[in-house]
Amino acid sequence: MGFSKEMVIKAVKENGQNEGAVLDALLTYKTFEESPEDEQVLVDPCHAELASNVLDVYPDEEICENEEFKNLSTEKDRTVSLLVEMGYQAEEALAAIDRCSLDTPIAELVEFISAAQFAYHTDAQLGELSYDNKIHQHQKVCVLFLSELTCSSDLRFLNQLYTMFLVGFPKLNGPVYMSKKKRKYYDNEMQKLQKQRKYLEKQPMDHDNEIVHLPNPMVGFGVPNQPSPVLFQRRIPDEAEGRPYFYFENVALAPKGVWHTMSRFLYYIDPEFVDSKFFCAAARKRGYIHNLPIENRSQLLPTPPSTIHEALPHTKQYWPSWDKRMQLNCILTCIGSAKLTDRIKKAVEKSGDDEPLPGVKKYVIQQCKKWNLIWVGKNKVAPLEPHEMEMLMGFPPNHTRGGGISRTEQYTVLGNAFQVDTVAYHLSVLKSMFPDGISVLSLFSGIGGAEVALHRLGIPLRNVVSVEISETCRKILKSWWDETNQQGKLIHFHDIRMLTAHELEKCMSTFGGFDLIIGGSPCNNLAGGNRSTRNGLEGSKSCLFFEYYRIIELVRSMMRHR
DNA sequence: TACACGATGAATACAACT
DNA sequence: AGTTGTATTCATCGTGTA
Repeated sequence: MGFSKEMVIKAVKENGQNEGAVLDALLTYKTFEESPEDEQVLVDPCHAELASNVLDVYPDEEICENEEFKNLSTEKDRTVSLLVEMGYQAEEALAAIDRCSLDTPIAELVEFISAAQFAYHTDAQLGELSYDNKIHQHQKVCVLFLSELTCSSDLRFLNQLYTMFLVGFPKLNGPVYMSKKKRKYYDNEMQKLQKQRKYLEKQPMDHDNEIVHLPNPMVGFGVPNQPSPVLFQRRIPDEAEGRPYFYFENVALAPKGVWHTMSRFLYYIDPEFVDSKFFCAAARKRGYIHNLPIENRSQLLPTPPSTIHEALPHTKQYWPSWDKRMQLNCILTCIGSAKLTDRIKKAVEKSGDDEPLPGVKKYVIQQCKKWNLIWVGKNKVAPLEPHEMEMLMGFPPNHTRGGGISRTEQYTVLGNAFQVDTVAYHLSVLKSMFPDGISVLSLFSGIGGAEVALHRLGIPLRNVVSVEISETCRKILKSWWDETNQQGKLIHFHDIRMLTAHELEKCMSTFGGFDLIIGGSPCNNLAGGNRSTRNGLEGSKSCLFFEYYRIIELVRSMMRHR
């Protein structure tokens, strides 16, 4: 069929014996190979790989010693001329430097320009739309590209592109970078990709390979006091092995295909699905993708109460015998209203001291389960209090209190948090590995579930770089940090989308790299409770998963070559 | 202005059944 | 193997009120 031997070998290596995937990969290579020579630097699948290799040897420093550049007046001029030398226009180079700052490594500037060019092009294709709408369309296009390509170097390049869309390239407001020749080339590329997409959409999908099955019971690789599950071989590819360890979390009951995609991005590691009802008195079905060892885990002590009665003893005296609940449902971000509890009270009181009619009982139980209501008085139900949620989730008392936080916001941040005991069980294996403490990169930190878990395990927190967009959450974590008298350093970043490789490099050079990357990406567009925008990884919040992926890939590749 | 409330179902898994 | 019924779910939005 005209493919070169090297290509076929590469494709088989990356896709195994799956003929369809191999063919797809070959077609993709072919697409790129046919690019005109002088444009290759822009969309060549090897380009991203090249860039990351270059990054490893710090080319800008190396080249700085070259005589040719010493005569140039400023560092900026030097960088610009270097980029021009590489085939970029001076305007592009200047815009990139202005946007990224001058001391950004050359490889990152190159990636920025490449992504900006492609982004600009797709932007032109979308025509007249509102800014927000455009950004969202770009994200969609990117997700589609990303989910079609399986070659890892393609993924790296497109990931950079994706970042560009997220960051909002049109704000550049720069000149039109593309020459007519380039524009034509991009049009051509776009058409090919769209054709490929349509072709793939028509193909009958091999759904069996795409479905990630949830274990029943949901005990992951094992939980305390439960029979061990039958374990299939747990395979962690070499490139995902070892330090820095990573730990990713999200809702287990995401739309179909989402976990398969997330697993594909995170080195094809099988997710570990665990229900926190095996750790505390409330359910919480979550999936975790991590490369931690799973032997010799240990529980957090003291073990928390496992039933409603033990966890909330004051409810015992009011709990009717016909409410058979032993554990609570998942703690969400919204609570039942006062009027609802009122209606329930009236309905139950109608029957006096007798048991309510079956119809009433059914209604009450249904509402109690739906809204996680507990019995706090005679015939009286109420939603959980924030401090009760904190306790159930494994946080210290009043963790989310103070700092001018509203009650509603307390519920929101608690509903988004880790169940500390569950996460700590998985992280417990780190204790013997890092007896002197660990350096943590905490993404989407929220109220600091990861930090609390590590602290309660007795693992000293040497350095914590926390990325969290909500100011209230950052305040909560900071005040916990101060209250628990932490000796290490806590550094906050605001927006993960703005976190550059350069900033990470700076952190890592002072900390000696990271030991653990931990976090759960936003689930807003994955969660079952979302009626309006449950649109999967394309959603405006949940698409930040790809940022999580970007950071992991970045940190790990930087640390591999330190 | 900030906060609390109430209306807004569908997607998914699974047990039980034909 | 297909069908039916049951249970659960890290939510968003506009609106009224203090």
